[in-house]
Amino acid sequence: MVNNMTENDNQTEDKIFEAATRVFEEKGMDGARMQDIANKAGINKALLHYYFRTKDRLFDAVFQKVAGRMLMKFAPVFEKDLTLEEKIRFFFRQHITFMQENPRLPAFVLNEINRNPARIKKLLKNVDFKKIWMMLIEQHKDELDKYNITEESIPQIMTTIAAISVFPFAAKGILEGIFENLGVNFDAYIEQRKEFAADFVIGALKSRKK
Amino acid sequence: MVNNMTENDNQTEDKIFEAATRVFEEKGMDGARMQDIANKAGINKALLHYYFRTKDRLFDAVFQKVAGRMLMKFAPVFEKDLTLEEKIRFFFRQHITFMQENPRLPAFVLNEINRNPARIKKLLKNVDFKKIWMMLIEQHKDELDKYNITEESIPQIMTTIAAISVFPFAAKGILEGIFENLGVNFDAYIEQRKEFAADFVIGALKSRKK
DNA sequence: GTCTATAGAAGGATAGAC
DNA sequence: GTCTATCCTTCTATAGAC
Repeated sequence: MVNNMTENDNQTEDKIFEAATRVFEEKGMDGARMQDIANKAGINKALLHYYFRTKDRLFDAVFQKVAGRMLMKFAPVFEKDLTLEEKIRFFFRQHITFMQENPRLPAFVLNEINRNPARIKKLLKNVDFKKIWMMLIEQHKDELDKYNITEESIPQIMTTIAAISVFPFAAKGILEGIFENLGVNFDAYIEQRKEFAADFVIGALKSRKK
Repeated sequence: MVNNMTENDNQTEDKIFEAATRVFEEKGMDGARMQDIANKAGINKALLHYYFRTKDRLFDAVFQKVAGRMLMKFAPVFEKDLTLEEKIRFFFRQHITFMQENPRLPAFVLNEINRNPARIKKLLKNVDFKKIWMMLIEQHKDELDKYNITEESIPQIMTTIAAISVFPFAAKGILEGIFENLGVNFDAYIEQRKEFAADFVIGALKSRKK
């Protein structure tokens, strides 16, 4: 690297990538049109192929990046030196705030994964879940005991936490339809959820106390 | 109706409909191909158009039916004369069992709704949520008071229940990837979830007790 | 009602000039 | 690197025979 170009210096590639992200998030892999992406990026179709060769490669680049960003949001939870309760509060606040800024992301990622599970495998290949798992158990040994949490129930609890956080965004389309009917405001509901979710989960755990 | 034909007598239409349901569930509206549907139904493309005119109409017919079936699964909960606790247990058992039999349905419905919210509006038009809402509050007045449940928190609780039930199926693709890594079996996890979910929610409610 | 054949449009990808 | 023009495949949809 003798030149002084940084990786972010390729403005056209960035514009394409950003446009592609928006179009793919909205329409999905199958519904997205290269023409749309080109228009949104302010260039022509040929240039898309010059930079990314095929639609599939362009999609893959976008998907790896956004799905990765989303998974990374879970990481701090496992690292920080907090009590279980603090971690739960921290997680909901962080994660829901992130999705407020990227409301289409959850539905997009969930859908494309079901459509093509191979893509997520590529992403998860480098994550050692077993290690994280062991670490968690070790870190919170006493609390797991206090709350009467068996190893078997850990996947249940963790997926429940993820569910409570992600579902409102994944189901945004229906919920907004129903909420309208009930006079409930979606944004206010989400804002309120950061705290409700933590209280709910912590309450459920406390009720297991031996 | 003087003839003795029943509505279900149109075998070809049924075959098409069933094939379409399977292909749309797997590939989504955009990814589905009329040729695939024709092949799976054992007929040719022209006949699809003879029966349903366009791909969009065929999709709409399928979507209205399967999404309707899914929503209907929620209905018994509101009708039955059970305590809140019993309703929660009943719901998780019924709903998760239904999804075990139709594992692709949640992801399919959620995705297509986000892609085209107008479709769900058409479906929800005839459901009076306000009325159901009032009925619920009236039926469980005492319990809401006992568990310290404000009106404001009802949407939070109801979406939380839906989330816990639906999410594992909507996120099946990722979860199976992670579970594999951890030596957890997805089907066993789901079976276990029917009871775990009910205990978890009831526990959370009890912890709110005044 | 069901088929074969084909029209007609759309979309991904490439050639070649600048 | 970027553009215009165009190829080629794929897909929805229809015409018309039986």
